[in-house]
Amino acid sequence: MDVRVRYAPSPTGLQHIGGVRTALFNYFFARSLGGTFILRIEDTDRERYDPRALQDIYDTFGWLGIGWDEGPRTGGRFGPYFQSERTELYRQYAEKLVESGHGYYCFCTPQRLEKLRESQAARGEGQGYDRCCRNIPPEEARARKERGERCVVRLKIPLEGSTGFRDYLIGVIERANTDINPDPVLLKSDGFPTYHLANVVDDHFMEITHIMRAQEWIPSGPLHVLLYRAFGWEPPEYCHLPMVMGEDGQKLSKRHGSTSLIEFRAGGYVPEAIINYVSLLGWSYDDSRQIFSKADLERLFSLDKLNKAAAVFDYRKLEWFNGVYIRERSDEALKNDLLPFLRDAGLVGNPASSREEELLLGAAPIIRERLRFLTDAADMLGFVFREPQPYGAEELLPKKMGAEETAKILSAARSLMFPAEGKNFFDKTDEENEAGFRALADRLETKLGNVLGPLRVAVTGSRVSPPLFESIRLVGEEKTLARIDAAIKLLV
RNA sequence: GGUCCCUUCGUCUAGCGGUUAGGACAGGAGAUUCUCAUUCUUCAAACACGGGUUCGAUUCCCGUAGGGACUACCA
Repeated sequence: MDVRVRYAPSPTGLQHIGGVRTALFNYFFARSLGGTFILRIEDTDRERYDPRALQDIYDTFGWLGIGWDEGPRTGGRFGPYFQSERTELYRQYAEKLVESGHGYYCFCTPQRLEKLRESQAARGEGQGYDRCCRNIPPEEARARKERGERCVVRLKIPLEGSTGFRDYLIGVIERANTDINPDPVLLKSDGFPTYHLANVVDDHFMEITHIMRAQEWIPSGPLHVLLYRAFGWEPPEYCHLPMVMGEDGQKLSKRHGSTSLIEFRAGGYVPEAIINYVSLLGWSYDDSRQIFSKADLERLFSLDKLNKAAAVFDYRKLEWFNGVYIRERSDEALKNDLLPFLRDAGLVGNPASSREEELLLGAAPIIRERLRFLTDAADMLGFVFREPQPYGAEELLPKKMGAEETAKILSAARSLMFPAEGKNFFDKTDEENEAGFRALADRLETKLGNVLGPLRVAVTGSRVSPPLFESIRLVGEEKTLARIDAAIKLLV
């Protein structure tokens, strides 16, 4: 049987880690088995619908490089893939349930329901609908509905017995029917279906074979099974994925930090790191492997390596993955990744000039292993694209060294780098330059660091910088000279 | 409150009756190095608790405790 799985987000908010993890697992599961991955938009909540959230779904998965075989834009045999375009289907099937006696019209107003909840809470009773309309004779209910009375369709949950289903990970999960939400609404009074109805109907007609979703959905499992049965359909296989938590053990949310993918993107994370890290939340391959490309996961993912327990999202490990994948970038790729961030920082124009691109390409190898985030580059490369940040004279001084002595060192370094005749710094190799500086340090009876330190501050404006010689080449002869002179001037 | 789910280093995890309980991130120490970083070496760090079952339990069963999810005309 052909495996068919889906990711079914509702466009009410930004795509976040939890949702993306679910999407990824479904996607990898399908890919590993040669199955079909479907994207379905569950836009049945008209109150909370947000078109930006829909765009965000496209942006997020576009950025991650995760495509769907069927769904919006790509189409497919089972469309439409927007639930808002399938309302007639849901209405029909809700109606069928009423006809078959599995469902009924409920005329209770939101106000009555609200009052009911209040009194239940006051008495400390369990909450839930009191099934008031369940006993209205069907003919009477139909007549009221036809007279135009506003109503919803509810599912008749059996009053006794229990309903269970088998979860791939957890095993058999069973609930007494009396513990299931008493007669949940299937069709809202606005004619739109609720999640339960739309989900079951679509999964059936889209021929979904496996449902992989977060464990927070476990409680509604029996309800869905009851629905399948009421329709006379066979439920798919279930696999409830472990939850993703914040540091405090609560469901991961905004207050734990960035959770939406758009934030990670803006924060300088690369998609490979997100994919790799998130895939290891509740899944593992063996006892040691950490690094997985998307292609690896498409091949290696399997359900039997899933973990049952919830996983805490660790930003620091993600950070490490981010560094790993940044270091894997070619100069050219890194340059392209960095460009938008440098543009936002105002270091390069929009669009960047070819000179700016050339500089960035040259800078790529010297900052690559220093970046934890793409956003770090702006701070590291400021001195290449503009004058260094102003610094105080004391920044130039090596430990236990005065201004006069430091000025002498800088002057000596200047002479070494730009001799009156012969090859200058830019004509020599790094090895030759280093040898020269070492000899100079010896001559001045000091450490190499005490020569390069002040020079570093002079050229880059900071005691911490990319490798000095390469940095100097990026800055160029004219500016290097000027910056050294400015530093000496600051000292005397 | 009720129902359901979960429980190996701080975190992610390996383990599927007999292991010095392994790896990764983070942390400590050291080496390399022109700063920072990278890299390498190394150290510390866990089977929630109590009962069973068994020759033997981290592993199987049952409790306890702790944590979580759900309990809408939201998904």
